[in-house]
Amino acid sequence: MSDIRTMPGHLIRRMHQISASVFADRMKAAGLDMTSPQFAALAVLRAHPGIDQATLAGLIAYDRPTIGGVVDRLVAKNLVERVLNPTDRRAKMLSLTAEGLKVLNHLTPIVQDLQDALLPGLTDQEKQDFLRLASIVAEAGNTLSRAPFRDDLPPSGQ
Amino acid sequence: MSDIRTMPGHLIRRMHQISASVFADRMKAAGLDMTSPQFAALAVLRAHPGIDQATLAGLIAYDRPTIGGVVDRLVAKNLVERVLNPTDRRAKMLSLTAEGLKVLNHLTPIVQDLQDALLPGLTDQEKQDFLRLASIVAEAGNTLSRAPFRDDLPPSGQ
DNA sequence: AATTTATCATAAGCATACTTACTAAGATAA
DNA sequence: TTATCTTAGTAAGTATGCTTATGATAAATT
Repeated sequence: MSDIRTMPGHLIRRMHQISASVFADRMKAAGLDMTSPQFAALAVLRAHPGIDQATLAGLIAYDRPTIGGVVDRLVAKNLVERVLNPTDRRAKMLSLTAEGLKVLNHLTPIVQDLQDALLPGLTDQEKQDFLRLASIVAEAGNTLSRAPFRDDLPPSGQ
Repeated sequence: MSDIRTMPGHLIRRMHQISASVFADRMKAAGLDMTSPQFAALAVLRAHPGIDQATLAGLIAYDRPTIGGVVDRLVAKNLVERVLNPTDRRAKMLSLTAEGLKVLNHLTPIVQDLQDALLPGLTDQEKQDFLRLASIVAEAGNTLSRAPFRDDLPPSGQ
């Protein structure tokens, strides 16, 4: 009854370990130095260039200190540019560099491909079912998490 | 199509964030200083007293450096005892202290209770379905993860 | 018996994730 | 306009998780 292995928290952690591992393997196989949080940040910045860090954090459900570190590393790899917003001097506007866009374009089909490997053992129908249930949990639990998803984009955000 | 929010990896990470957050909230509400990895370690040590760190790591699917840190913190809180194995002087035998057992006994019903809150928004039937699918993924993906589950207990392990 | 191989724990370093707290700056209200 | 409140980013500290490497020891092989 108190078997850890049947508990939702443990199973979720295991799935998280597995998907992170599969992602890392595929990136390594492709010769790329990229984590899934970094990929998520790049993808969101392509769709919403110019947003600040807090908005980016909300769009991928990270807290601000964490996204700060992710952006630091992307800037260090010259994939993202971070410039002060002249209108609001607290904020820093983020955008992809030319190289960031190139890397993201190269990355996108690879990440697309590996999605299927993140849910091993399931049939296509079961994968669909899983994604439906997971979406419900993610939405219903959104405000329970420390870093809820938020999409309050500025007026310019598409 | 490249929307992060529909991707399995992102949804799994969100569920992990949510379950960790719910766990932390419940622990805080109970006035306890306890994380879910620490609870998992305590629970396994109750069932398998005397195992070494590598075996504990296998039973809850952590790598050895990570479990080392978790055990460090449990030892610092005087919940776990770590003594050199005289038969194999590389290994350190782990067991609960009296206080560790007391804390675990206090903890167990609380953790039992919060399980239901880890999958918000799902009906009971959907929770069952989710757990079935998650178990398949965890098992099928076991060897894909960096720290697979392993239950090769020593001969004395129950 | 001597050598090789494997295993246990740990060290060092990196990348998420979190907490709390702080500064700077914008927004609001008195 | 001044005081208050809020927000953006970051610093500092903690806890998971991982990689690679190392010393100590045990097991397996020659």
